[in-house]
Amino acid sequence: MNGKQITKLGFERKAIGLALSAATIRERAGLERSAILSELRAVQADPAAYLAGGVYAELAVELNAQNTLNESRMGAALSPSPLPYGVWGADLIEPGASAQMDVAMRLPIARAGALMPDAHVGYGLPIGGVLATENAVIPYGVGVDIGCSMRLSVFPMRPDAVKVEEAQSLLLKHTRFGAGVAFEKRERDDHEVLHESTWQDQPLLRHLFDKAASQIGTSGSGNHFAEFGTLTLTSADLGLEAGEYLALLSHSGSRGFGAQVAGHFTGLAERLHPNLDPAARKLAWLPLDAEEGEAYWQAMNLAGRYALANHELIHARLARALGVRVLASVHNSHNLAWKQQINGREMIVHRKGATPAESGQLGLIPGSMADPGFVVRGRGHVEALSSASHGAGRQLGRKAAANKLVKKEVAAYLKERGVTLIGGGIDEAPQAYKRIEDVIARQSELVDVVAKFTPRVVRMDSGSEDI
DNA sequence: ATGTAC
Repeated sequence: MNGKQITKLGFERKAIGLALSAATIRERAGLERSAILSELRAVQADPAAYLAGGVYAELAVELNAQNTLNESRMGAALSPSPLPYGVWGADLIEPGASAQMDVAMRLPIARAGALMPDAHVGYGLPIGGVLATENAVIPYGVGVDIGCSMRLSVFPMRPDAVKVEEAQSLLLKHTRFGAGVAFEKRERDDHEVLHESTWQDQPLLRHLFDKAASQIGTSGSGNHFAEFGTLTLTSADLGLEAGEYLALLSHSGSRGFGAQVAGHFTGLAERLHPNLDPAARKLAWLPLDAEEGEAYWQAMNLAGRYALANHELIHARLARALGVRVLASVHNSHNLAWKQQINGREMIVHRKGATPAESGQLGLIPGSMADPGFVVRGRGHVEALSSASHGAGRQLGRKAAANKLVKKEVAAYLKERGVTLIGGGIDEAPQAYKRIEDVIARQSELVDVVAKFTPRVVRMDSGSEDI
C-alpha cells in the first residue's frame, strides 16, 4: 500500500498519513490489499461509525473534522430566509436590488448587512450593498472594479480663476479615459505603489504588473470622471474658511489590473463551490484562512492602493499644471472589503458601491455629470455597518438609458446648469441617475453633509454614443 | 468596469 493509492481514494492532508498507517497495520494482520481499500472506503463514507475505537479511529476523527470544516466553509445550502438587514431609502430602490440583497443575506457565511439608498442591480451583490461575513471574502461582494474610489482636491483659487477653455485643455492634456487606455510611454508617471514587493508575491500579480504600470494615472470608462467645479463651504471645515473654492473631483478605479484580479478570483471561488445554490453563484466566496482567500485579500488590497495611486497622479498632474499646492483633500474607496469588529467579532465588511462612514470619517458622494456631489462626514451608524451611499445610483440601466433618453434633452440639462462636458455617453446622462438630493436626504442618519461640489467642466470616456 | 474572450 502506498500514498498514491490512498490519495486516489480522495484522502487529503493529515488523513493521508493516518490512512497509510492504518493500512500498514491491516497488511501486517494479513489482509489483502483490495479488502483494505474497501475498509478505507467504508471509513471515508461514514467516519462517525469508526470514532469509538479500533485501527481506524484516528483516521475517523480526522475525516470527521475535515468534513465539518468543509461544510462550514464551503456549505452550499442557503438559509431558507434572509437575515434581517437595514434599508435606507427603500422608496428609491428597485425590487431586483432588494432581491439580490436577500440572496446575499441567506449565505451561510453572512452575518449582517445593509442596503444604501443608491442601490441598484449588479453582479452578485447589488451596487449599494454592504455585507458582513465571517472568515470569508466574496470577490463579487467587492465588485469588478476593485478599489474604485473618489478623490477631491481643493485649490487656493477662486472657482472662476480657471476659464472653461483652460479647464478643458488641462483635462485633455493630463487625464486619459477609456477601456484599455494607457498613458503614452513618455507621459507615464511613476508611483511608489509600483515599487511594492507585493507584485512579486503571486504569479498573477507578476503577470499583471506591466499592464498596471502602463495604466497608472489614468481613468477608466463608464461612470469614471475627472471634473473641475466649485466647492461651497457654508461654514469653516476641512481646515478651510467658509467660502467658494476651485476644486477637482475624480472617480477612478483599478483599471484592467483590478478587473483581471476580480475575474481570476471569482472564477476560483465558483470552482471551490460547485454545489452552491445557482441563485448565489456570483456570490461564491473564498475562505480567509485558506491560501486562496489570503491571496485574494492581498491582491484586493494592492488593487485598492493602486486605484488611489491613480487619483493621486491625476491630482498631482493638474495641481502642478495650475502651479498651486492643494489646500485640502478628501478621498475614499467605495468598492472594497474591510476587516471590522462587529459585536466583538472580526467580520469582513464588503462595500460594493458604498462609502465607509465611521463616526467622523470623511467621504465623497458624487451626483451626476451635471448634479452636485457632497463631502460628507460619517455618523458611524451601527445597523448601516458604518456606511453610506457611493453616489446617486442608477435609475435607468445602461441599455434603458440609451433607448429612452434623448441627446437634446441631456444637452439642455447640462446647459441649464452651466456644465461643459468632454466625452460622456448617453448612458451616463444625469437623467439616468436618481436625484442626488433625494438620496442624500434618505441617509441623514448615516452622514452629515460638510460641503457641496458643483461640477463645471467634466471629462468622461466617450463611450459608444456621445451626447 | 474591462477590452475582446474557456
